[in-house]
Amino acid sequence: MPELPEVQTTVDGLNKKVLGKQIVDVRTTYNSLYHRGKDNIKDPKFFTLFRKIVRGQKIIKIERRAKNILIGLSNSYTVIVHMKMTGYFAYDRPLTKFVRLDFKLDNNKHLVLSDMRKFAKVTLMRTDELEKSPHIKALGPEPLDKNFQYAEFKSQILKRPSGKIKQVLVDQSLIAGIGNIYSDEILWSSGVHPLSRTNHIPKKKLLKMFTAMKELLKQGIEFGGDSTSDYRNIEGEKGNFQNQHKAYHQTGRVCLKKKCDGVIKRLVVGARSAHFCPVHQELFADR
DNA sequence: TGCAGTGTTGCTTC
DNA sequence: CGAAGCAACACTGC
Repeated sequence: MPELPEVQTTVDGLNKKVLGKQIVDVRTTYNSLYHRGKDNIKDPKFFTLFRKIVRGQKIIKIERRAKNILIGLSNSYTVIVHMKMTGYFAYDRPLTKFVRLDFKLDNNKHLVLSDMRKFAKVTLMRTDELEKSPHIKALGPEPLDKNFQYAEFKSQILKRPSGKIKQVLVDQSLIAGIGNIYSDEILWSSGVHPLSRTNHIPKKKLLKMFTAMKELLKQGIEFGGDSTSDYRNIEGEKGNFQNQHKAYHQTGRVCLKKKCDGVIKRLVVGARSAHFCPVHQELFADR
């Protein structure tokens, strides 16, 4: 699942390989996946327009916002790609049956989007209207931003005072870029039970969560992302963060925390699974 | 073999 | 307003 570190790894790779290249042509095998930027409607005819606008343009900027990849074009349009569950970009790699979108570049190489489950979303916006885009404007602050410090973390978290911390951490409107994997790891590392209510979590623990969040997201990037599922970097290689998991997908394993003899359990919280150690991850809530 | 599990986001409903 | 449930989708694993 591409979360912040996986998307960042992709963006770093794209900046190395395709920045400055011209898009000579674009093809797709998606049927009706393209969404108009503004009204967010599935529109099979959108690809015709997409191709017309994208063809012949130079890639002048590539950046990340939350889990979105923003590809800035020389004609002041920006392609917004959300890879969702199973999407990843591949540059100059053999075609597979899951390639849904194919950019041919002026060096005769191809940049493609592989997306097994077809959840990925591709949108086009005028670059000067990006911030107004519904995909972008509802997003919370970037957790790795230097200006994002503890006070803001705390105030964002406490916007959901009775919320379960597991769900609050993955809420993109509060903090952008954290998903199921990194939220499980943040809670394991800081010793907080996923069902804890945010307003019951003591300051000391909140501070630990803040530090763990910064550290684990940076680690994710250092390890080249997480390839528990389909994620690959643009050269087709797996990341390594999946080998660092202490909680995520570790159900039944003995807890790796020193002197802790807990066994990792799995719980469904807000329609997704939370993995945690019932011994050292403290529950802060009423009752 | 068949069907539950996998999870991100946005839409609908309450 | 927020919380919860579901759809979108296709493959894996039991």
